Amino acid sequence: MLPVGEAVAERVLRADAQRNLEAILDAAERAFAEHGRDACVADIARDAGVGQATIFRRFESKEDLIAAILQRKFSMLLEAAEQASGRKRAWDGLREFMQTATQMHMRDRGLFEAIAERLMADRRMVEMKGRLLESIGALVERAKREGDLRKDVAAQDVPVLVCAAAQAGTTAGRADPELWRRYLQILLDGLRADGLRARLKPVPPPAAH
Amino acid sequence: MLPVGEAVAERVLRADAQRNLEAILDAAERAFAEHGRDACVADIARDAGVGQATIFRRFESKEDLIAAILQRKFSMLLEAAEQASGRKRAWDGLREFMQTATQMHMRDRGLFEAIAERLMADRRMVEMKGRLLESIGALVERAKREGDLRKDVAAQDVPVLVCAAAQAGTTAGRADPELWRRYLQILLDGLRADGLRARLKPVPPPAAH
Amino acid sequence: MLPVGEAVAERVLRADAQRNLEAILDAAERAFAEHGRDACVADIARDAGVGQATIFRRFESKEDLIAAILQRKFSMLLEAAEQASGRKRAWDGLREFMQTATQMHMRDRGLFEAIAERLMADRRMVEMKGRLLESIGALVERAKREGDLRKDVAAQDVPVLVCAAAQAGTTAGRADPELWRRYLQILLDGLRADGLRARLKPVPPPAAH
Amino acid sequence: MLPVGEAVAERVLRADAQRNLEAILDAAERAFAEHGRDACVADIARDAGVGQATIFRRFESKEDLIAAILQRKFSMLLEAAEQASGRKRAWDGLREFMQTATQMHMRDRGLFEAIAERLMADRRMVEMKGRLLESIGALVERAKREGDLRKDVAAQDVPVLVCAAAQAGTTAGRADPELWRRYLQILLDGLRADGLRARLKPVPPPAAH
DNA sequence: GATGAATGAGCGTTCATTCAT
DNA sequence: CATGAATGAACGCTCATTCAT
Repeated sequence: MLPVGEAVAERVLRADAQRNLEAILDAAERAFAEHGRDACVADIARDAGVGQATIFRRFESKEDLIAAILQRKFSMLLEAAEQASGRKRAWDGLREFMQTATQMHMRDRGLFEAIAERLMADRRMVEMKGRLLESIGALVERAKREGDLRKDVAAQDVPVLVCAAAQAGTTAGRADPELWRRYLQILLDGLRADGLRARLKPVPPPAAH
Repeated sequence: MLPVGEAVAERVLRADAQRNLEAILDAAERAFAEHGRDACVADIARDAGVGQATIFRRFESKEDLIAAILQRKFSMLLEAAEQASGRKRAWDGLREFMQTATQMHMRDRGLFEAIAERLMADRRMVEMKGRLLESIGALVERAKREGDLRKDVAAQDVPVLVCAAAQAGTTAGRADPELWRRYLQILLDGLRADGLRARLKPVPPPAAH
Repeated sequence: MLPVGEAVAERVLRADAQRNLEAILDAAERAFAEHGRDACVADIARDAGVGQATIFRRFESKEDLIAAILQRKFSMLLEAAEQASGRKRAWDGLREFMQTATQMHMRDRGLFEAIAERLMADRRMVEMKGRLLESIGALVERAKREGDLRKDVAAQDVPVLVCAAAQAGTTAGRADPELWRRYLQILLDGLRADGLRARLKPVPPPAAH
Repeated sequence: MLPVGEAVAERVLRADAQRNLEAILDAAERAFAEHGRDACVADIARDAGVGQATIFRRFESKEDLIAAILQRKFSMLLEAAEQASGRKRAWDGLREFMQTATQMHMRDRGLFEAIAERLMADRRMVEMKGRLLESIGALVERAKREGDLRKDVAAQDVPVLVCAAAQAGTTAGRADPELWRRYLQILLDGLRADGLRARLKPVPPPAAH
């Protein structure tokens, strides 16, 4: 009867809802980044400016909310990987990607931490991971062909090493928030085909650890 | 140290209590390793076969219990470091220590994770950390002199890198619980003075990630 | 004060909540009156017919709940004082106020008892106390001018004496719940400017104590 | 067989036990005076230098311990009353007794507070109370005969008024720990047969209350 | 007889989730 | 559709009392 009007009304409502949803995701991201999975829903709701129930209308459970955020993160990783693929020298792209990913990882420590494992079963996640590994895989193979990357490394190693670097960065981060660069460098040095390695000088070792 | 009679009397009295205390520590270690600091005291008590109150008789708070366990872990690390110092070639000792430490770290993931930071303020802990770093420091310096370790690495880097390797091992651990060796190897390769590096072959890359 | 529409909407929404809140306050008043600050929140919740968590939604802590109730009491005291100020003869007003206050005090024995001291630091409380003392002060001064009250008494003495009378009433209350009148009379007799005093007859001394 | 030896042994043991018992009572008195009935048994045991179980060997329950202490207090009251009876002028004795009793009461506030009522059923207590009232009664009658005390006052009023004065002293005690004298004076003024009254001057009214 | 050890029952408080409006 | 209100289940912790030595 009133398809247009209804459609419009729906769109209007959805515009609101969409804004709420994004506010929720943003607030949740901040909260989880800061407090890990212990962040409480009430705080997120308050920060997002919505009622608690609104969150549970969009996400069946807190766990679902976490999953949604991880998805967002993952898609950013994908973007980063694809952008890095454009680099002339694959090694540079790889390094660039690992740097970006490590930083992201560190910022959202609490999220990635103990959570990843539980959510690796999620379908969409698995698919995105597939695409990410493909993208990285291409980069890795090219870097090997170009003689920069040692031959016994595989695409799947890359995310793992990123996690490692982020962990190192977090562990040492008290002393200097940029120390992750130091440890990522060591990792990269361990990955080079030749013995060439960057000087670690620019960043001093942690004072007190 | 103590007069025998007294010691005996004390031991006799404590026979039960000591057993309980150890049961508590063991249970707590398991619980924290699995669930991190979110492990709940009631579960620990049940697992240890004692009442909750018994735990709070020995430890003023949950935090204190965590501290006690961390101390145990730390003292094991210290032992490992001192034993590693005995190796003829310092590099071998360093590798050995990092292997042992990484394994320990992985086993007690939940514990070390978000906890360490808060307890670095504990006096005893700080002192033990000092001794650990001393021990590692000697090893590091010797390894540099012997030409195996790159010069721009410091003792404080070692624990950080152990955390990184443990993280990598955990992240990849689903596929193969021994994968930490692969990532620690990459790190060690990044630390060698020369370009020499071990083959990563022996452990295959993670299948699914 | 508020726009009607808003006020109505607010009231409608709060209809249930407001009823609960009042049930909580009433139950809490009863509980604290009977058991002092040791009254337990679970009992209050049960008596009010709500869940424990509902109480903590309205009051940040048990202490806050106590404070809220004390405030209610205090505002009733203020009212009593202001009403008493209207009496033609100040001495009559003073006696009237002390009677009312003593009765209130006795009814909520547990509350006022060990609690008052801790909450005298509360801002609102301090302010209300100020207003109360002002009100009493005027009455006191007038009673002195009118020649009924001895000159060496001050406004601050009044609440103290009320507490004393309430204590006496409670101590002797077993025998006869109206005995507080007897002891308040003795106090008032001690306060009169002249030697005139009421007969204590009407209320017999406690039988067994 | 060995009556003497046994007796001796028993006496020896009892000497120890007696010392413990007194230590317990002393510690308990301190604890209850400070924290009221919420004082915890563990603290008392520690303060007394005995194990918790020792307390429960002597007293069936915490309540029993409280009863025992109240008895001690009561017997001190009795002494005070008897000593006061020796005064030439009964009124002076009465005032003296009420002063002493008020001070005692205030010192052990927490004890007397909500407890007295529950223990008035205790046989020994009842009997002691009887003797106390007898002693006071004699004093009261004599004071009436000597023309100092108003006629419509009875022995049973005295303990009640002492409680009142102690309450007043406690309520006002923040400002000045000696204020109880002020309020007891008002009470005594209310009790005098004639209109004669002391000046309240010596102790100023509470500043802030 | 005395003790340190143990505990069940209870406390105040929090939070993911559901319900009524 | 959105929300404030409500709550059950759980948590860390305490304490009077009992038990084993």
